[in-house]
Amino acid sequence: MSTPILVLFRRDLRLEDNPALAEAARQKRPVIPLYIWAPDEEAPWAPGAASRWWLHHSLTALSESLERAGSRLILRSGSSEEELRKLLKSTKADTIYWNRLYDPALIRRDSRIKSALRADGYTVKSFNGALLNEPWEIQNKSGNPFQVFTPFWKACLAKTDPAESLPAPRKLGAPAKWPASDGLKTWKLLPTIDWDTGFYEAWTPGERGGRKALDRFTDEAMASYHGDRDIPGVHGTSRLSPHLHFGEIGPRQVWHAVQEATASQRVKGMVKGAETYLREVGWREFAHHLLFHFPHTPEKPLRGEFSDFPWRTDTKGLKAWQKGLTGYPLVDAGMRELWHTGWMHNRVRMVVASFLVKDLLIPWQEGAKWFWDTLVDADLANNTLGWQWTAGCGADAAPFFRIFNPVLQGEKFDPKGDYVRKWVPELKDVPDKLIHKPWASGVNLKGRYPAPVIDHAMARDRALEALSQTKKI
DNA sequence: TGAAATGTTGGGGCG
DNA sequence: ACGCCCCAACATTTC
Repeated sequence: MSTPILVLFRRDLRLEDNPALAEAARQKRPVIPLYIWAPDEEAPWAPGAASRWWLHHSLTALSESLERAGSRLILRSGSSEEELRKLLKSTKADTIYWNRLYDPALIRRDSRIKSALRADGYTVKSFNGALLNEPWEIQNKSGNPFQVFTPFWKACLAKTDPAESLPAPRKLGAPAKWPASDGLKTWKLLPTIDWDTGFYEAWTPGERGGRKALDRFTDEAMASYHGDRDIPGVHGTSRLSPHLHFGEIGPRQVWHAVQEATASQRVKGMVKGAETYLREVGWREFAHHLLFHFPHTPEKPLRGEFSDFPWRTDTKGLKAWQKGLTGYPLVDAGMRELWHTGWMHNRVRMVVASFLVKDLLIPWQEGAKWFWDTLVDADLANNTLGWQWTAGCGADAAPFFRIFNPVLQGEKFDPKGDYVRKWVPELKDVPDKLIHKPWASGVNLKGRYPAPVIDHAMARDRALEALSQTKKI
């Protein structure tokens, strides 16, 4: 009997369009699907609490799909290299496949393992399962990475369309004897106190859940995506981000599903919606490429002049922001949606981020850390790009002087207060017209909802003053 | 993928 | 009828 192939799953928790798995299946050799829990190797960006919740359920789903294909998912924890070596030995495997990751610490780890095992005579091959284009494949005319989104995306679109999705292997060869596996529960990925009830209502982790979300989006939301995506009270976005982060669905599958929907559903708005949505997938690509080329950006601003920006230390302000008790309804609604569901609407992410960075003058890294722990879609590339974009210190970033007014943003994108009332029920008696400035409504909220922690007009002037000082230095 | 300040225009009230 | 002022509506500039 031929020797088995180890297929190492990481953030590619799917059977369909999984290049590493497809290549293993093609060879008609026994396949040993494997997941190694090694959070220390991702430090300081090991999965946060919300991500661990998702991972637990996604691994459960993956294990079940593998069983339907006559296989299993072997779970191990500890050092990746040690566990791989143990398994190579005990299973007599000589080959390992995986799909590439792009976080700086993981690139270092994976290259080290790859060269060490190859030096010992093993076959180690990695594949692209996570991106439409590899970061080194897209560059500007002078051979450098793009730092502005629009030309980056144009260069991507000029390339040939992404390859067709690979079908899920229907049957996987099993080894004569399965190696030992950890019990998933022993990893204690789920919270011990039950703050996660809202998560179960909001999400179905796993490949099937991802496919369902994609189908719902192309069939029900894409035609009106261009306008609806900015309205947090409407289910107008795809909500695919956690599925994409864990690789329960890949960008090639999304690309083709969007193209097929556009071709088959001749509805008004479909083409515009498709174009706008794929642009967002493009931002995800852009974020990954930037992280690859500028690996210091999770910690440090891309633009050096921001390294001495006069940030404040404001423990009380940070706490109020985290708890959704700033007194600005849209900000608080967003932060509570995040806490209850592990997700926040993108329009609101921009508003809460602007509030933390510009109104409170708290370093964007503090916001990035909180999002990292609380988001089910926490992704180092996207999180880094998003926060540096808001702070104005990143690639193609919003200028620092572009300061969101939380009241105006609310009036513009949540005019009736549907979203705010859902997450801030204390405000139910405030009339629509004043829902975003309840302090002016005359409704007595004493002891129920806080007054604004800071006056926005004053905060805006202060932020602009801080910026002018930075420029002088 | 802003907001506020400042500038311009034009309609209408009114002496 | 005419000039003047007010101010909304819109455009441009600035942060």
